[in-house]
Amino acid sequence: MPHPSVVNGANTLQGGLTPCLYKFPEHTLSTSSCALGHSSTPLHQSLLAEDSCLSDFKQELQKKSRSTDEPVDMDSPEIRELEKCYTQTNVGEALAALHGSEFSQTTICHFENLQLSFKNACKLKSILAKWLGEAEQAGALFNEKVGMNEMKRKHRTTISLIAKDALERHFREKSKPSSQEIVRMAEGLHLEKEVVRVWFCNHRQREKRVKTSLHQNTFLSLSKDQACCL
Amino acid sequence: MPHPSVVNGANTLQGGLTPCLYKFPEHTLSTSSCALGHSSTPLHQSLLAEDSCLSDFKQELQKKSRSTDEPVDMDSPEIRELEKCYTQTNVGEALAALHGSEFSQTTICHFENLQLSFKNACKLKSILAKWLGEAEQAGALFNEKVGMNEMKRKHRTTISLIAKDALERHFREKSKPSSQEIVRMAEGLHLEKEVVRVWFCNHRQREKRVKTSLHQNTFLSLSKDQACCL
DNA sequence: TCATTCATTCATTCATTCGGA
DNA sequence: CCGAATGAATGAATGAATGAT
Repeated sequence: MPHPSVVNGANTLQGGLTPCLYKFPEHTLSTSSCALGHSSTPLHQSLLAEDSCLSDFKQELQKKSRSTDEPVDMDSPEIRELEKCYTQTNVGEALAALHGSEFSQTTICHFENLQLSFKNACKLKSILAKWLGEAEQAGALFNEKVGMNEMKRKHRTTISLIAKDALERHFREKSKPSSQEIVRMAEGLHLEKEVVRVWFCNHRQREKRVKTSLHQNTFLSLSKDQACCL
Repeated sequence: MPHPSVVNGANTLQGGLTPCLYKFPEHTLSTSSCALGHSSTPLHQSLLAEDSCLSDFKQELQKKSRSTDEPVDMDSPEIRELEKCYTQTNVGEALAALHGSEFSQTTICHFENLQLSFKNACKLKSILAKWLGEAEQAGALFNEKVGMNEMKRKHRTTISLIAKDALERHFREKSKPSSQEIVRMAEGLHLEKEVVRVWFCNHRQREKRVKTSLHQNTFLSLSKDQACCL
C-alpha cells in the first residue's frame, strides 16, 4: 500500500492536501501516554483545545479521503491512484502496515465523526498521525488478512421501531436496569434477554459519548442556517 | 462559502442574466425552513407544506432543465448558452462551483422525480435552492472533471427478467433473507451471492422510498414538526 | 438527455471480546 | 455483570453503467 509520504513529497504546492495533520500541537499527539495509559490519564477537563484539533484532523482526513473533486494541479497518475485509496476502509487497513493492528471502516468512520470516547479518539489520532507522518517503510504492503474461520455470529436482530421506542422510554427512566427488569422487558417486547441487555449497554455507551461529546461545539455552529435539513 | 444574502447584493445581473427560471416563487425557496411550513402558499389541503414545496421546486427545476421550448424573453446569446447547460448532469456539476460537493446526474434525476428519502431530499433542496438563488457564477466555470482512473469496479451484472421475477417473489415473502437463504437463491438463479445480497439491499431501499414516498400527496402522515428536524 | 438498475462508500445499529472487581 | 474498544451487518447516500427515448 502506498504510503502518504509519497504524496507528501510530490505535493509541495498543495497546501490543501498536505495535511496540517502533521503539525498538530504536540500535546494533542501526546501519544502513547494517551493510548496505552490505563495509567492515570490526564484530566479531560479542558477539552476545547483538543476538540478543535480533532475537528481539524477529521476534516483533513476527509479531504484526503475524497479527493476527486479537488481541482488538483498535480497530475501524476500515481498520486491519483494513491488518493483513491483513502477510503475509510483502506485507511483502516493501511494502519496495519506500520502499526500492528488494523481497524475497521466502522472505527475510522466513528473517528471522523468524533464518535469515540475522548481517550479512544486520542489513541487513534496518535496512530493516524503517525501513519500520515511517517515516511519510510515498504510498509507499503498490506499484510494479508488471515481468513478467520468464522465462528457463526448470532444473527443480527432487527429491533422494531416500536420496540425501540419502548426501550428508549425505559431507558430514560432507568438506564441501568437489573437482570430481572431486563428479562421482563424482553418478554414484553418479544426479544431475547441478551438482545435487550446489549441494547442497554450500547445505549449507555452512546449516551456517554453524546454527553461528553467532542461535537459539542460543532453543534452550535450548526444551528443557524439549515439546522433543519440535515 | 459565500452566503446567499451576500450574493444577493451582488446580483446586478438580475434583470439581464437571470432567466425567469431563477425567480420562482419565494416560498419555494423558503429553504432552510424545512420544518417551518410557513407558506403564503395556498395550502394544498391536508398536504404537508413541505411536500408541495418540494413538488413546486421540482417543477421549477425541470423547467430549468429543459429550457429549449420555453418562450424566453431574453435573447442574450450568453443566456442561451447558459441554458444549454442546465441538464441534470450539468446542474449536478455546477453545484460544485459554489457548494463544495457536486452530484451525479443520477442524483439530480432522483431528486427531480422525488425518489429520495425525505431527509435526503430536504438536504438537496436546500443546496439547490442556494445555488439557484445565486445568480452569478452559475453559468460560469464548470470545473473540469479529471478523468478518473477508476479502481476497477465490478462488472455490472445484468439480472435476467426471470431471475428478477423470482427475486421479487422472494422479496415479497421475506424482505430480509439470511445469509444462507441468499446463498441458496443465488445458486438457484446462477448469480453471485453478492449480487443477490445487494439486490435485496437496493430493493429494501426502494420499498422504503415508495412507502414514505414524497409522491403520495394523498397521505403524508408525517407530522410536519417532527418530520424534518432531528 | 432522462430514467433505472446494479454497485460502492459512508453512517448507524446490534454484537463480541476482554479486563476488572 | 459492566464498561470500553472494536467490528460485522445493515441502512442511507450517492454514483457508474446501462436502458429507453
